[in-house]
Amino acid sequence: MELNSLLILLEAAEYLERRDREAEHGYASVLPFHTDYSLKKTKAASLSRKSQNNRSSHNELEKHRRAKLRLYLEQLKQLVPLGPDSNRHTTLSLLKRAKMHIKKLEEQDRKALNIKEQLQREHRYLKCRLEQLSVHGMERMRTDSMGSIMSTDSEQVDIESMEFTPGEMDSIGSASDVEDHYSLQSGSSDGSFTHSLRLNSRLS
DNA sequence: CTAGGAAAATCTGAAGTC
DNA sequence: GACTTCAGATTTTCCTAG
Repeated sequence: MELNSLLILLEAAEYLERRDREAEHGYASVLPFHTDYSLKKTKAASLSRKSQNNRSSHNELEKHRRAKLRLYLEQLKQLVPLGPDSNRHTTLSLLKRAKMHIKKLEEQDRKALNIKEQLQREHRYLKCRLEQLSVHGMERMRTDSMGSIMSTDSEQVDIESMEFTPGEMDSIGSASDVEDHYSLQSGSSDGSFTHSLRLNSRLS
């Protein structure tokens, strides 16, 4: 940049600064330049004013951006458990805690999904077992001595109080439930078990 | 009370995006 | 070219040890 235009810019900047200062104190604005100054100087002053405007509007936008960031951080603060001393946190510590919290939630989600799948398998198995027991009961009714009167109540199966032995377990289950069957058995170390017991132990 | 450090806020130019 | 985002430098604010 030419030395001359540099000086002009400098003078223009000084003028703007002086004007701002005077405006602050309520003074009337003074003329910036001597009247015999060329048009070049006026142009430089307006250019400088323009860049000053650009800069201050840019500053304002930046302030707005930072305010938005602060707002988001506040919203994040509401979502992340910060403990009793929630006021004594820095931006960095808040972000670190948020990261930890997300990991914890992901882990919880994964565990819940595992339990859900296990329960679905168990549900399929028990449903199948119920069907087989019903069929078995019907066959017994047919082969039983003629003339004996069967009450309709005898066909109802009390699943809640029922206990299954490994022998029984082996003899049941459709092909598609073989895997389920083994996964259910694997939870038991003694000879028999009840499904409610297994449920309790899983949830504890 | 104050020096000093940490964190936040601000300013600014550069670079990226549309 | 206008607008946005980023990052470095500087300033302000707040806290604490001495």
